[in-house]
Amino acid sequence: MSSINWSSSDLQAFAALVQTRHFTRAAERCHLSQSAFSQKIRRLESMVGVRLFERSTRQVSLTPEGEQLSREVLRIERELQQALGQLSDLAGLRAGRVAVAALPSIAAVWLPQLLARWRALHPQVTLTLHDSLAHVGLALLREGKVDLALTAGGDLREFETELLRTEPYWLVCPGGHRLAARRRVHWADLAGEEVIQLARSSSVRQQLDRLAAAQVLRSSPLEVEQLATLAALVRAGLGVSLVPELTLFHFRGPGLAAVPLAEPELTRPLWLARRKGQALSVAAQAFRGLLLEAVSASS
Amino acid sequence: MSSINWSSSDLQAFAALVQTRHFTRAAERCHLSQSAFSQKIRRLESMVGVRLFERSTRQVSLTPEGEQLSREVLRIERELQQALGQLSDLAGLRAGRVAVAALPSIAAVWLPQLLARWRALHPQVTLTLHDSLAHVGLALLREGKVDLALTAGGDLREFETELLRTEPYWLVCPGGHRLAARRRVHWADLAGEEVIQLARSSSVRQQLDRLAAAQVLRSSPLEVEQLATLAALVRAGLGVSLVPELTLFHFRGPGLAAVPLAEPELTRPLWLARRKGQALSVAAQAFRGLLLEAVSASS
DNA sequence: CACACTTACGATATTCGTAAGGATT
DNA sequence: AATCCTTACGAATATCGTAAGTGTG
Repeated sequence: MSSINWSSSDLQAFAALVQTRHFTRAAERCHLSQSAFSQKIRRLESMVGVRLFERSTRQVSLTPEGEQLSREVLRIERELQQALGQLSDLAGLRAGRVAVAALPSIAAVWLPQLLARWRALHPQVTLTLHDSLAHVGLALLREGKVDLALTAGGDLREFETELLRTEPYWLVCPGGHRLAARRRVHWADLAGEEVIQLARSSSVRQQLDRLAAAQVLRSSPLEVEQLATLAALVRAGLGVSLVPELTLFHFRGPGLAAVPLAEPELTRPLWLARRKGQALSVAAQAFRGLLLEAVSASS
Repeated sequence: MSSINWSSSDLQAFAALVQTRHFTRAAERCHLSQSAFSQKIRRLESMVGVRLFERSTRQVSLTPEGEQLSREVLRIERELQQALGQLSDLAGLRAGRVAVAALPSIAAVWLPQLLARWRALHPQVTLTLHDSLAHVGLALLREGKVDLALTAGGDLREFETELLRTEPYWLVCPGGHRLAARRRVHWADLAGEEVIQLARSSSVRQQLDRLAAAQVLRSSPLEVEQLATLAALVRAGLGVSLVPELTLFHFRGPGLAAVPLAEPELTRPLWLARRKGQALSVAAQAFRGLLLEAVSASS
């Protein structure tokens, strides 16, 4: 089981000599003195235990054993060099892929410009985005289908997390509502208001339900899944709603107003989650860096 | 184009760490101090430009890049080690093949015991024998189908040759012939004898034709190809013949006699021929060694 | 504090280049 | 004589092991 100890430079020297059949020129190609090159070949030969080249003064030729080796080695050396080169590409962000899951609100507000910047910086690294509800995104993360998940609230104990920021909630109401012109509202202001809720599966609803203060609110019998629907209902005067800041873009148009909720206990934490005990790829680290930078710049 | 300079020990260290996920144990497996091993991994990482292992105090795990490399490298390293090992086998005569062409007479007299010895010495090296007439054997050599050719006379200028020995010619005649009991015969003794010749393509005939002295002989109209036929004709009293020593085994039986021809100018040179400018394989060299040994022992 | 990886540093082994040697055309 | 590979030997480099350092459970 005496395994032979060769180095890549040995194999390159061998390959160079196979191609040139000339020690001096092969040595030049390897950036070595002709003498050092000669020694290298000699060492390689003594390692494998057989003469690989026939040196008849004016002619360098392969022995049968040398030919056999050349057939194998040239291919293998190329493969290995390629594998290592590919790795350098990954490390240098000249290749690779990152997959990210993000809540629709985050995907819509933060990611567009982030994706554009990513494209500009690392055009050869594929960035895949899954805009899914919290539980779907976390499932993707759990299965390793994505490197990172951008999510809000929920049970994240099985993951490693970083708090990106917390965002306040806003009251959304019809444009002519009595609170529409206020600069901010408190719980007390909401007494008697009919609040349209999102479906129980949404992260927003789950957080509101946990809040004792929310009990003072009068819940509307309406429950919707899509924020666009919610906006339409509010605009039609069927009630008001409480939504996190990042979703406000749904409530811009005419006939609607949004007022910040001045209650410190109702904020939504936005997390960057990754798998525990699993290092990020270089590309994923780069994405995270860009994300943190963007978040800190926007606050 | 900065190609990375790694060595087999680097790759083995990497493989060991992938398998054990434990520096100390992997170092032992590589017969290295734990410190040297750590440096080795660090060097490898800095060469490819990316962290390959995640060392979290009590846990060694692969980074995504490390995993990618492990998939490729373990396979490639094995292939290369195998190619080099195979070469060692060839060098150590634990594998390989030799092909030899030999004239039928040589094949019949010298080679049987030589083949037996070869089997005993190098059972794992396949030895192929082609017993063919001179021109066929040389064609095989020219095409590289055989490593060596054992032949006699002929035009060998295109090959590299070694003279193994020269063998005398013998007169073969019927048992009751007037020369049958002689200890040796000269050209003069053959005057008036009818000499049965071999076909013009045989190396024996070609040599006899070149010999001026042979002109004194009376040629029989009979021309045969097979020595066995010749023996039968001589036994039947249809003439005598001149044959090289190595073919005498055809003329042993009753009713036949053989007498050495005491003419120094009529001997047959036996050559070992190989291709010019083409080194012999280790196995072929070994065969040549064995052959020379056997030849010098038999003379 | 015991285990496991990293760092420091002197010792050893490899590999390199210059220069001389030898062989062939 | 010119070309080309090998050998000799001191210098530079790389690698190793011992021992001390660091960090975590």
